[in-house]
Amino acid sequence: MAINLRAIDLNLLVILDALLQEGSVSAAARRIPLSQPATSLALQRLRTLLGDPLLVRSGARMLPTPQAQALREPVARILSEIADTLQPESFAPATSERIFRIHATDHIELSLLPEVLQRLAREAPRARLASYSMDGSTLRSETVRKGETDLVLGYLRDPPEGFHRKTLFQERFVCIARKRHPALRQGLSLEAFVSARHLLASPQGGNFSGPVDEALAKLRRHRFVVASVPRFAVIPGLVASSDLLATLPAGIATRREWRNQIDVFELPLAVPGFAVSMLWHARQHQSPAHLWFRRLVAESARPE
DNA sequence: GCAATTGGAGGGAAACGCTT
DNA sequence: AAGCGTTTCCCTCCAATTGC
Repeated sequence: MAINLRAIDLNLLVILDALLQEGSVSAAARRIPLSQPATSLALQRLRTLLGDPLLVRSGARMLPTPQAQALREPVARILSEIADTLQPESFAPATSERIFRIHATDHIELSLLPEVLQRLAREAPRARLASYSMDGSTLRSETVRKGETDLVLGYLRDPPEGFHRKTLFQERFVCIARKRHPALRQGLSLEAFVSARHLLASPQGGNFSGPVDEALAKLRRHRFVVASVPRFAVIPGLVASSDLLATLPAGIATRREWRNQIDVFELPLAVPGFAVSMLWHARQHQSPAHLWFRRLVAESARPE
């Protein structure tokens, strides 16, 4: 049975939020501010409304029920979204508790998130980031289509109707191999490349063919892809402990933490790079919080 | 010390009745 | 049936009190 929204007023939600955050009727009352009895009464109304005691007495303390714990995050989120919606002309990063939601490939997470998180900590220390995985079905997912996701980040060929896109940076491919790879003493020739066994990253999963194979086909050559994994991040480790080669975005391949375990080679054939871009729902286009976040992500993509 | 309950006050919304 | 003023009712509040 659907809950009757007419029975809820926003004040009740504000009190619910305070109760869930504080875990105490008196503390919640001080926070709102409201008298303690009024807060207690509101708690009673919430209890009948939600059919759950929410906070139960345990000696001197009040303990949250599982449902209360489950409600804490979403209620806080809804209220901050309402505040953002009703006060569209203002976004105060310094105090905002907004949660920014993104979908990103792990390639993007590795190359962009460190900088994004640093800037977030500096400019909006109370704001938070939720990163969700990204695959072939992400753009069709309900949260993205409704504009509940803030940004989709990755290699995005054709933005759907009703979305905006901005290119963040260009990425190119390089080849990686373990240190002192026996077949690569003379460097990486095309012959060495096609006779090696390869690993391939395919965010959709299950693909054994990618841009490298298309480029090879034009030269009437072919390589053997022995394994396909959905995440870029695991590839350097797999390559470091085998004779496999892998072709990766340079942003991942040249990361410092792999420098001692893998060598990076320019590809012995021309493989077109790709543009990493961000995508957002038209509904978010003018939102101050969203504008602010887009600027932060864009600046993170090309740090000065 | 803190939560819950009680009783009374104030304010706002809904309902009512009158007029046009 | 629309507009307006009045009345009624209900909700929420607080202070005081009780209960754990």
